[in-house]
Amino acid sequence: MKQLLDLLSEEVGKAFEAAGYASELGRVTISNRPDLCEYQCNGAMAGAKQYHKAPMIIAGEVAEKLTEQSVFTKVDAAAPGFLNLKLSESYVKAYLNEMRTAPKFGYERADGAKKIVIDYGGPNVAKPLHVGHLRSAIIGESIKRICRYAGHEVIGDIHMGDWGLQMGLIIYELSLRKPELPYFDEQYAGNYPAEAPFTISELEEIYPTASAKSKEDADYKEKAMEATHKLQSGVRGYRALWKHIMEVSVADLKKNYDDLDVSFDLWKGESDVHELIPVMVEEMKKGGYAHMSDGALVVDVKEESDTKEVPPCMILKSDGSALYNTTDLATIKDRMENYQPDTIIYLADKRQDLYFEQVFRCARKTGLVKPETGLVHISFGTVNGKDGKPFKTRTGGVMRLEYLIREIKEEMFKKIMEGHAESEEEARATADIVGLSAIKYGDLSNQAAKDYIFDVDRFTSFEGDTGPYILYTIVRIKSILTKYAESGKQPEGAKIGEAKSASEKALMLALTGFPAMIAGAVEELAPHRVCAYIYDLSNAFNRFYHETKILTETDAETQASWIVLLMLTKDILEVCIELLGFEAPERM
RNA sequence: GUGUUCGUAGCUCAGUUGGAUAGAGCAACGGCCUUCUAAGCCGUGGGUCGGGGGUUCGAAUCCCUUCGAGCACGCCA
Repeated sequence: MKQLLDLLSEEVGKAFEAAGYASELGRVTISNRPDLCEYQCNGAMAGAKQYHKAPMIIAGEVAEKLTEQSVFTKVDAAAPGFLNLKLSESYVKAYLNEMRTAPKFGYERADGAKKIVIDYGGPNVAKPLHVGHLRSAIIGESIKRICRYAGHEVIGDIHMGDWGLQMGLIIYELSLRKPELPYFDEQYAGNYPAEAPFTISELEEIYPTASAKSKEDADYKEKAMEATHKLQSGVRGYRALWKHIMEVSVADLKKNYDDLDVSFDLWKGESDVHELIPVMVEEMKKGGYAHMSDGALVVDVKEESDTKEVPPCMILKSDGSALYNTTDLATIKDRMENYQPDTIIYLADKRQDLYFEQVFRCARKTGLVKPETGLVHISFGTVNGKDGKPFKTRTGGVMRLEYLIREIKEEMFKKIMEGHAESEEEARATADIVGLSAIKYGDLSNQAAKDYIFDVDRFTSFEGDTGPYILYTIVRIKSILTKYAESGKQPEGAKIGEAKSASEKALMLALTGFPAMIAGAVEELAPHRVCAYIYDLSNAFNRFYHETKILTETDAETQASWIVLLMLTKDILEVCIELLGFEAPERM
């Protein structure tokens, strides 16, 4: 089904044509002066130069043609050449009734279905998740859902950092602490214990300790690098230890991501492409792309049009070992061979802009991907505290994601208990749902590329433009629908009627914007468009709600049409929050 | 130094790709609950869109310049 703005543009375009002008000038947009009109067209001004005519004259001529049909109830030409339009109630009503029964409320994908791999720029194992990991998880999850809604096939890969120096650091530190373990005995030929020799808490303490030591002690760092090398070259005990680290970490990661309602189709990591690296390196050498520079193997990725210095993409360090670039490139090779994606989307913060530019260029230059394969970096800003600096705990440490989420849910629980009397158990469940919406909406309503301030007080206050406000709106609708059903009535066969008030029409017009909004969100991979839309829609609903008493309405037909309107509003809101990655409770 | 992102109300953010009087939320102040959830609704105050120039019928948006902030710039990830 066509988008409303396209239909209106066609109408106005015909009028332009009838008046002797190009129909492209008839593009209609939502009015930025709601006091004057609902929709506007600025084409008369755009065409003034081309036709050497005053814009007001053109607007007047077009307005005259437009009044001859029934789509608009009001067409005004306003100085210096705006066309101000009001849509007829019957047209809006008909459009909404069609939307109501159309698949996806009338949204249709512009081009073909694609296969998309989303790389969540995964967390390093053995390190607790912190606020920094929130964004890639939340934004990635939403983009995944948005793309799936559009009908694309999406494969989400957490893509853990599980093969670099951090593994060597942990192993070496362990060898100092527990040298008696069989993993460090090279003569040991028996089976290794099934149980990991550490807990997740220990692991999370070991890594930062080892990392700090390696920065101060060159000898320590060398030993850690040696351990990394041993692991990568397949030393049996080290591999066994690595497996333990992975098991313990992955279990913990799963728990954390489950709490956020974020899931992955693939739990791959850097280690998975280890075997592919020699092959890839050989191909790059053979193809003449890679050459030695300062002892390292690099691929030049400079381009003529560059205004900046773009350093070469390093494939192997001077000691011959792989690095981040290497595994990322090998992962692209792996994905192209095993999944044949049309597009790979990476979530990583904006500090890595240049890095991805290099990797993408290198992948294209060396033919790892097809020319038409899309490589997209969703570059997001950092999460800051109230002081505008990177988010820290009150004592200045790194805030663990787990604690942060718990804090917000706890705060939410208190608020719910203060409010409506419910059982503690239900309040707990509601707090989890509402708290999650506060966190996710708080993040997604900002433009991804910008930094944002994670303000726990603001997020838990749930007034205004927040997740809880959206949920509250849905809960209000659900409550009415439930009571209506309990009264034994049914809206079967009922249709949305013509708007009887300004607030009802405003709500209806807001609903008509759904297909265009989804198209924009898919095109730009922008969850914040969904947020902006449901905030407007919720406002429109709450105004309508405030002045319309639905359950006490005596005219059954009017009442039924409102119920259907509410059902559509609720359905659309629920689809939207689903796309953002949260859900609404029954009560709150 | 080079590049890059950004600068909008006291605070946090929008701004439909160049349109009319720049919008929300929070905070402040004032109204609205015997009536579908007041986590709501209505209203008031608050702005040289960092500064300066330019492009044009028209600029928060495009160009130049300047000030300020963040970030990145080959062997970390």
